[in-house]
Amino acid sequence: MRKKVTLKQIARELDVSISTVSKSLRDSHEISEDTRLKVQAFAKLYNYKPNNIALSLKNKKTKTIGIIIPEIVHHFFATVISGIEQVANENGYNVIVCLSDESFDKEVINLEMLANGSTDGFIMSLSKETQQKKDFHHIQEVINQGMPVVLFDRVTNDVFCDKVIIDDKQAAFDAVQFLIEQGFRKVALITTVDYVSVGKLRTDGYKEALKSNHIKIDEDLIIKIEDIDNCAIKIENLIKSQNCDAIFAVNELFAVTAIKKAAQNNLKVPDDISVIGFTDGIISQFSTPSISTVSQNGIKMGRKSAQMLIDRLELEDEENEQYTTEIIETNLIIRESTTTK
Amino acid sequence: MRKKVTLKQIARELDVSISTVSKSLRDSHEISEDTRLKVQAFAKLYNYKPNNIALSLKNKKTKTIGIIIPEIVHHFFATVISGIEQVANENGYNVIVCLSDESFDKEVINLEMLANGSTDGFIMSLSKETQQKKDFHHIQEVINQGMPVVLFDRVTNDVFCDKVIIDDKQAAFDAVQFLIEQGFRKVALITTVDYVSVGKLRTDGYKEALKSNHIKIDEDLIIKIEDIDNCAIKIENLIKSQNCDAIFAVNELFAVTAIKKAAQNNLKVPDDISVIGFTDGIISQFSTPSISTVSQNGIKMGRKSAQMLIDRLELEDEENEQYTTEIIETNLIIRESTTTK
DNA sequence: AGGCCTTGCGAAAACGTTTTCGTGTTGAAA
DNA sequence: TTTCAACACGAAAACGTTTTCGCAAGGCCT
Repeated sequence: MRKKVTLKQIARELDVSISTVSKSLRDSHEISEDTRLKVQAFAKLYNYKPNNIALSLKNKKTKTIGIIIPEIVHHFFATVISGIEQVANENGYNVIVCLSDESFDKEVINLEMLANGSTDGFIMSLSKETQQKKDFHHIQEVINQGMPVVLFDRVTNDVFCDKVIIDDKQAAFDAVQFLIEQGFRKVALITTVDYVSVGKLRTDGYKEALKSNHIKIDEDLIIKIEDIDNCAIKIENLIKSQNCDAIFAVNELFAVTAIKKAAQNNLKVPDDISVIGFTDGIISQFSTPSISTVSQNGIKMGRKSAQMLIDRLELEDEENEQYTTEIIETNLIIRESTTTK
Repeated sequence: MRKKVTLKQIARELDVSISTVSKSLRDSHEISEDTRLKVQAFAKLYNYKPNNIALSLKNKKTKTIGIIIPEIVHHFFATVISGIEQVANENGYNVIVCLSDESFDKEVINLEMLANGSTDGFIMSLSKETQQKKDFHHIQEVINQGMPVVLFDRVTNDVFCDKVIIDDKQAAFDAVQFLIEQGFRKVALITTVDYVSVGKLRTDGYKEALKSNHIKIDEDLIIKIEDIDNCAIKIENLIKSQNCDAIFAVNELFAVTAIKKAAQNNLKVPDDISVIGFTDGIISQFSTPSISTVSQNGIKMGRKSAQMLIDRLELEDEENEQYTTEIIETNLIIRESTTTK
């Protein structure tokens, strides 16, 4: 077992000082070519690599980004991580991932854990519980300590920092508008409870679209899912009511469940009922019929978030208090689950 | 902006030494109750938390696990990470995630990057390119440096370390055996090229099952996909040949594509053709028809990997050179894509 | 020969901890 | 009064770097 070699060991072996070794390896002109080459050769031989921890301590920079998200077994979040990782890598940063499991407490613990020197900044998406409690002191705290934070997707107005979002309301509006333009008048909505910020916004977009087309909002056509496990029942009831000719679902799961329940109740999608979902993930792409959906580009969202964070990290001192909110464009992908005129 | 407070600052404020502060906070009996309480109160007031980097440097432990996997936008890998994260968290470890993008070079770079003090050990799954090149010196290198490594799923016999796998061959055998028991004689196989270890093993299991049932292996019924992007064409050709009555696919994507192509060619699944996939992910669960599949429990795999790594880390010195390979059981989940007698 | 500049290197501080080992003071025992 | 233990605390080393500064030796110029 060949343990990693340190400057000190090299110095001792070559009978020079630690400073000389360090300088030699960094090609300092202070050191004679003789010594320099000798040290470099020795270092190469023993495969010397500087210890990151020591560097971090010295430089007060870890070159590490903390990511705190509700879950990772989720196509959208996985793509965002992927995007973050790309940009991080391009800029010599590593990413350390923590999952809040939608729990406020875990979010706090993770944040405090990583805030004690482990990372230079954070990219986060709020847990459901945090959004419900509307308690963001932990985030404000790390910001006050001078650590940049970028919030994405599930954000809040109550904390001042950079943000990356999609225009959920507009995207929902566009989707519903599309359905209406295809001639549907009884468009149902399958959404989440209101405290989930994106769910609320998409609900707003849905309502707006109806309004702007002078269609009365029928609360019976709006079902709000609290617990994902029993969504099937509620959705089936909607389908059975035979009260709608189109459905807008605020996520993939709701959309595919609607399609499934429709099939089980002898309604064909899209012939009998059109469906548009949200998030262009695996399900939408591979379901039969494939699902028309609002595509949020997770990769792009992740890349943008990482870029914003790194920009702020490298800016360093300027103390630019000008926080920006970046909006990633969405687009409506029309597939087989919708009929068109 | 209230920067994080250090021992030194507290010491200066209270006009005591750094040692006294440190000892007070760790409840040392060396310190009088007076001083101890005073220091603790002050520390609490200023929300003192020890700096992780400094601790890591001192203790030569980072309490961080490095995960290097081919990609993250992949249900199976995401679940494994989730499992790792659970156990890591329970034991006070963080996880730092790097993606190799199936590239040998990125795998090497990431590994070397993290090996310089950033992590205490690694959990990895090999990139395709690494498996193809059969070059594992980078992994052996970090092991030689004394860092434990756990390989999962895509492993190799060429490096000695702990491993966590499923019995791919047996699982494939079982799946094909099941199809044969349902009366199918022309069972096709959609697999990967041989250098992907799990693909090869599953192919072996398929062949073995045929053999043990005295069914001749028809190479025309075995298609090997190299590039995922053009898998559709090859699969469609298989379907069109009308030469098979059942298909065993070594992953979800192949399975769902087969079903899709079957539908496009007016073959009903499962009435005209039965399909079994591999990996119980989103696709299998939500596709219509839902797909019978071999379920690999990613969470369990991740948990086991993390547990093995942490056990070795905490064991510390014993230098237990007894490496073990843990096998996670799979099970066949029968859904709508297969007919049963 | 004296002064000065360049060259080449080492000592030491700094980053923030923990811990070992002194050391001075106090009180009690002899 | 002397001796010794207990008590309370501080100094310093250590982890592995980088970097500033100081210093000695040698060469050059006057």
